[in-house]
Amino acid sequence: MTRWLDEDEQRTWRKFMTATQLINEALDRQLQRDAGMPHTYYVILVRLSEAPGRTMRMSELATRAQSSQSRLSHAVARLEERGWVRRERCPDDRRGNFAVLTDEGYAALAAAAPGHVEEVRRTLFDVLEPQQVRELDEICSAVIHAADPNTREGERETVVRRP
Amino acid sequence: MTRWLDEDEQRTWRKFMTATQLINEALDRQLQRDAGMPHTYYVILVRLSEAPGRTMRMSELATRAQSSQSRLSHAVARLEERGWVRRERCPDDRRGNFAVLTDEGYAALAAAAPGHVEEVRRTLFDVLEPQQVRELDEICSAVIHAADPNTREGERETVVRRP
DNA sequence: CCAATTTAGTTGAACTCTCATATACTTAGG
DNA sequence: CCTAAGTATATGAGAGTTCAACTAAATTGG
Repeated sequence: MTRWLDEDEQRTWRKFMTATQLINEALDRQLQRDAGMPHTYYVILVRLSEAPGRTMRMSELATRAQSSQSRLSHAVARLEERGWVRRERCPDDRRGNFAVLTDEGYAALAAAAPGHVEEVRRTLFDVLEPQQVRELDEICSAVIHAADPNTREGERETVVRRP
Repeated sequence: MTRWLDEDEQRTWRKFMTATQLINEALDRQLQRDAGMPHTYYVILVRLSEAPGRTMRMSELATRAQSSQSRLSHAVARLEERGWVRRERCPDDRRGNFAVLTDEGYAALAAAAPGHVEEVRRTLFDVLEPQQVRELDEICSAVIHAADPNTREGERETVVRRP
């Protein structure tokens, strides 16, 4: 038997989809307009910038940037064309590749970050009470844990960070 | 001065992105696998199914399905190819078009709905306490209101409904 | 009543994402 | 060892999205 949503759940669900979509679209528009990249690329650059030597294995970068390996591979190809990332062959495991954030890539990230953080604040944190932010945190933890119980907290995350 | 995120905000933000992305990916995978359509198409069909005569102006459908006009136009073109939607010229306003949900489209929606609702429950409602669902509702209201203060509640919403 | 503007909708190109497949290397088993 | 299975990544095709035109019709303001 299908467990249909009741009226209240229905409303909440629709609002949830609306709200998350509004935020995502705002982020993508802002980054595309001001930094010429989609949000997914921004996340890749952030993750790389946090890695020791600004270098990471493709597969680990995919995990950390919440990307499929295929998506990451295509994305890195584009980022390479712009000179923001470079691939390096991995000596230990000759199947492997490192992605390396170039200085230009770092500069692009540094230039993009303030506008992006501002958008994150405008769309989310500025509109919530501190208590609501804590509640949202809990809610997201529950969702993540249910969807992917094996993932350690902090491993699958998306990012804004001061470069 | 950039208002950077502090540690806690950072963590919450990353979790939020992770959680919403996990849900969206789960929904898209489920619908693609079991019903051969992306979630955006599902939403279009739901909105149409709720309209009087299963008919709506393209621009209103775009608003209600949270779609750009261009995206909707492309999507309806695809849905037409499958015979799920049909366009009708609008007599009052000869610029306008109606989108009409066909019986086949309705059947496809009815077939897809149970699996979709189940996925919505699995990924969201089943993992939250009733209190958290209420909190989430409030949070989403705040986000929507801030992003788009002109929109009446209930107008920009996304959907699961018993067909 | 007509020119200027706005509104409704479509279209094509460029881009990203997904999915399936291919390639090359590594590890395990016998 | 040597083959079978598994891992790391790349690639190409197909599909959806965005953005910037573009068409056509309606509205507005002299």
